[in-house]
Order: sequence, then C-alpha cells, then structure tokens
Amino acid sequence: MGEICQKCQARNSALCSAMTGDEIDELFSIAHRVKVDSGSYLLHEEDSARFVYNLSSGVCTLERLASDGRRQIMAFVYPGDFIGINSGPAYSVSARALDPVTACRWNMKDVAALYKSHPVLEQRVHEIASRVLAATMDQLFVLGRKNAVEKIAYFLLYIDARQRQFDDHGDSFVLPMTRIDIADYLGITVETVSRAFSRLKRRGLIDLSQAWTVTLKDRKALQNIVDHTVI
Amino acid sequence: MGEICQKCQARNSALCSAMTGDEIDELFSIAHRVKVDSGSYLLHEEDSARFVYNLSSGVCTLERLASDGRRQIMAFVYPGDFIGINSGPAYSVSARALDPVTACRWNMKDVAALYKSHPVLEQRVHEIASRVLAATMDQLFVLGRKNAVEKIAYFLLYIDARQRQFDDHGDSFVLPMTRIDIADYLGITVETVSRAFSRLKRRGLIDLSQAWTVTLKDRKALQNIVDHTVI
DNA sequence: CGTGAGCTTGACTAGGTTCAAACGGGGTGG
DNA sequence: CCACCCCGTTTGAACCTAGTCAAGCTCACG
Repeated sequence: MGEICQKCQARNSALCSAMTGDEIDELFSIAHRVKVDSGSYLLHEEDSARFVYNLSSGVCTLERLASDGRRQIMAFVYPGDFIGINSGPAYSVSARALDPVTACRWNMKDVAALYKSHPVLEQRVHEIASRVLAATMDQLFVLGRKNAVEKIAYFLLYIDARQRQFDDHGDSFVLPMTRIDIADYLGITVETVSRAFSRLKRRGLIDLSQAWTVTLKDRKALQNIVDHTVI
Repeated sequence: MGEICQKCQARNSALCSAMTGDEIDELFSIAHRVKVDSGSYLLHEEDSARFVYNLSSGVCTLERLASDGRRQIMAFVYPGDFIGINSGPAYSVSARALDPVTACRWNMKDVAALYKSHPVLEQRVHEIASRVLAATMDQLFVLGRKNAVEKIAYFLLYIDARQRQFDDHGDSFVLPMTRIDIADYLGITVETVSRAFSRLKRRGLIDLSQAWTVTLKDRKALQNIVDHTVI
C-alpha cells in the first residue's frame, strides 16, 4: 500500500477502511491530491458536481450563502468525511477550509466505474450519504426547537465526539472554527454564541482557557441540557 | 403490468419509472400493501429499520418527538416518495399519516437482493436519497436564517410545487396539514404561523377562503420574499 | 509596544412566544 | 331542522429571548 494512504488521517474512514491494501492503491492511483489554504474554497455551490473529495487533513465547512449575506453552515467536515456526494448538476453547498486542508479528489465518473468491480464501494458511499442525512436531521431538530444554550451544548458535545476520532484529548479540545462559524451553524448571532458560552462557564459546565480552547467539566449536565429541557 | 401499479399515483416516481412493465411486476410481487388511518403512524423512529415504503396515496410527515413534547417535522411525504432509506439500526424519524394512506412496503433485504439483477434500482434509490438530503439542507437554511413570513412564503411555494405533481390546481390548493404541523415544520409556533398567513393575506399575496384552502395571488412577490429579504 | 481581528459584555430593541379570549365551521344530538 | 358544542384557527396583550448597536477587552502578530 502506498505510504501516503498508510499515513492518511482518513485511512480508517468509512470508505477507505472498506478496501484492502491493493484496492486502496487502485483507488489512490486515480485520485488527485489537492491542497487548499485556510479560508479558501474547495468548491463552490454553483460548480458542476463532477468531483468527489475525501478530506485527508484539516477541517472544512459546508455552507450556503444568500444574496443578502445571510449564511448557513450545514456541516463541519473532518478528515475521512466526503464532500460532493450529490444529486443534481451542481453541488448546492460550498466547502470552505478552516485550516490548511488536504484532500483526495476523484472524478465522479471514475469512482462510478470502480463500482462495478468493487460493489462494496458503492454500498459504503451510500451508507455515508445516509449517515450524513441522519446528522442533518439532528441539526434540523436543534435549529427548529432548541434555545441558544441548548444549541451550544449540542454543538460542544458534537465537536468533542468528532475530534475524539483523531486525538484522544481528555476533556479539553481546540475549536477550529470562529464564533461566527458557530453562530452560522446554529442559526444564531455571534453575540448570542458568546453569551451562551459565558452562561455555561458561569454554571461551571465548561471552561474556556482561551476563547478557542474548551474544557468540558460536566459532560452529564451538558447532555441533560441537550436531551431534556433543564434550562 | 399489474393493474394496481398502472393506476398507482407513484407510478411515475423516481423508482417505479425506472422499471419496465415486467420489472414493475417483479417489484410488486415482493411488495406488501399497507393502509394506515389518518393520524396513525406508519412507523416509529425507534423501530428497527427493516422495511422500506413507497407512498401510493395520501400524505405523511416525517417527524421527531422529544421527551418534553417539542416536535420537529423533517419533511412532508407525498405519493412516490420513499420512507425508510436509512443508515443505522433504527429509522430515527417517525412517519405519521395526515390522510388515510396507502403504501407499498418491502423488506429491505429483498430490495437489496434485487439490486444485483437490476443495478438501475440501486442507482435510483440513491439518487432519491441525495435529493432528500438536498431538500433537508434547504430546510436547514430556512430554519436557521429566515423570519416567520419568509418561512411561510417558502412553505407555500414548496407545497404548491409538491402538490402540482398530482393535480394541476391553478393557483388554489388545499393544505393537508394543520397549522400545528406547519409550525413544527418551520420551527415556530401556531400563533406565529397564523399571524404570518394574515400578514401575507393583508398584503394581497395570498387568499384563504377556508383556513386550509390557499390561493397564491402573487407568486413573484412570494418568491422575492423567499430569495431576497424584502420584508 | 502598538495594532487589529476576534471575542465579550452592556443597553436597548424587535420579533416571536405565551397566555387568554374570541371566532368559525363541521358534526352531533335534541 | 336548528341549536349547541368542539376543535382548529385567529387575534390581542404582556412578556421574554435573541438581535442590534456600540463599547471595551484579549491576545497574537508585526
């Protein structure tokens, strides 16, 4: 197996883990490696959806921007996640890098061609798609029916779980996104995000040594806020 | 082709339209027909996801209910739409009938078995899944970043488009859902829904002869409300 | 050591929720 | 056949959460 894949943070992703060493090589041989600077776009929502990406390192947002400047972040994309598994001619969401990002890019056609020889591949891609759908529905519930503090509690536990896949930080982790990103993910404003953080801090559920370094001091209480309505 | 399929409202759905007459017969032969009364559940979120449904007639909601009673409707399901294309062991959303509903039910395993002989089928199922994802992301934007009137305008144009598939009502159509359902779909309260309807009525963009009969009097203005922010 | 971007906090405002009452139309029973 | 009731809807008034605007703070960087 090529060394690059061996060391890739996405090696254990839903897709790549489905493949043996030889198969990975085949997959890699038709991949283009791409790099994107922090703040730049991997792809734009209006681009024709010819490529699929698998993030190797860094973090992205999937977001949509309205003509009046209102923005909604649909998801935070971590290594191993896919971008561009889409219906329709265009992507419908843009992917913006929060970090310097590296990714594998495939021509959708080439991947579809591989489906025939490797049916697992197709299965996995669609398992991934339906997991994305489930996560999006979770978020829908949160946006529609939860208040600011509940939204932040949900967000913190979500990010904690995501980042735990890559490093087993104890209870502390570093947020790769700004307060504006968090606000645009949860459908609130920066100020409200900040106030909700402060309330959780005052109540002793979290700690913020720096603005972007979070310590979860009481996971159970946070989980209760998300589940029930103990405001 | 069996007469039932021939007359089915879902005959031209993304799935069934992919099949020739003989193939439809094969699909139908392994289907169970189910009927559900208005207000009853086709399936519950915690059920193990063994079955897939294709709605033949009637309208359903896909919804999630929190322990404290807060509810979020994820989608309105019309004839031809699928229910239960899911990852994970459970459905994760419940399906509730707004009308008397009839549907075709398949064992997920049986459908998966058909994939081998009919690869189109698998493709179609996943096209459908990714279209659902796109619609869910639209809704996410609306919930996160739009105000009450914009939400209602979006909702009306969405329902108008959906129902136009089945009958070419001119500018008038009948809502199959209550105000509460609309509220739980848009993440607002019944009263706010009602007030938003009234504002649109006063501004001459819609008419409500009965509470559930809507006439779109100015589609362009409604579309503007959804796109830009002409509040 | 100064600067600026991002974050926090405060004061005020506005849009949506809550609680309560009135309305309306369909269905039931006298 | 009419009166009544009930459920869903509409409207009103008070309240409250989150948004807006503005100032001050923090910390990384030049």
